[in-house]
Amino acid sequence: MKPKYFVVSQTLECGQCFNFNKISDENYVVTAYGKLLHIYNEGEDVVFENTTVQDFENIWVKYFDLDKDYMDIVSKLRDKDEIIKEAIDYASGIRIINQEFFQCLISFIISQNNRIPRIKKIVNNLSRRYGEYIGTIEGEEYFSFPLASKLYGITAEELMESSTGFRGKYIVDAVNKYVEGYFEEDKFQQMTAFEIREKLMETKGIGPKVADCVILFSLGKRDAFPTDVWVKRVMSYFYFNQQDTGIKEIHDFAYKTFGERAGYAQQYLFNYARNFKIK
DNA sequence: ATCCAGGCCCGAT
DNA sequence: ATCGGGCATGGA
Repeated sequence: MKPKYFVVSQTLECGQCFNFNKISDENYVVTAYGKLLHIYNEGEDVVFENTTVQDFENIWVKYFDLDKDYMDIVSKLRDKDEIIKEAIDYASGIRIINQEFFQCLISFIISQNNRIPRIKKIVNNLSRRYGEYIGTIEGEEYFSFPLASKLYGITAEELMESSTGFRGKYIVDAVNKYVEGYFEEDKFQQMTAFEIREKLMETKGIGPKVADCVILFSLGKRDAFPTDVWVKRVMSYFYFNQQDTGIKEIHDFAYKTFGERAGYAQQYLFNYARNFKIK
């Protein structure tokens, strides 16, 4: 396929997901929904290999947000101001990935006070230990992210053998709540981002930022605006005259300025800030 | 070696 | 309600 506004590397490497492996430039292996995908560029085409037409239509179109009109999203955001315009133009091939709720929940619990390569490492450790083998591509074995039922009953001490660190106990709480039906996923679509946030934050180890990531990256609510250190920096720097600004003020500004597209804006800004190491 | 990472918990004000 | 120390781990 030949989609606009889709660069594989930008979409995968912008810090929103951790279950992929880079083979070479614009050549990646992705695992999601228990499936394996080899995805790479060939000229202007994006090739989906190692998959079926059914999986492409049922899984990957939704996963890579290919049913959304990014031409429209990008043009409306670019018109807001020069800052978001520059952030978008820096990496306009980013798309928001629609991840599985459980995997996203655990991944972003792991993300706290951590670095992206290590988050990937820990997600991979858990998959190798508790997930299923789903195939080999170019000599590398791949494993699906573990089912919640597979993690149920695993102690924090054992999870720490996969380098989760102090987050082991948080994962235990999240797994227990998930398996026991506490989250009621089927009700999320009728709830606002704010309501879901309150619900998610009742789990130990899930605060506002982790909750917003789960809401944006797995529940399709594009008005969520996860504000980590980088987003705080880039917003303070460009929109608040380089003055260190509180999360609440940044949130209010973001919702007012970017509205229903705040989540997309956040991802362009995060990527921009991180790549330019804005202090 | 010391610092810090897509934060959050918890106890002290 | 807000603030600061502590937290597992490992790479710079």
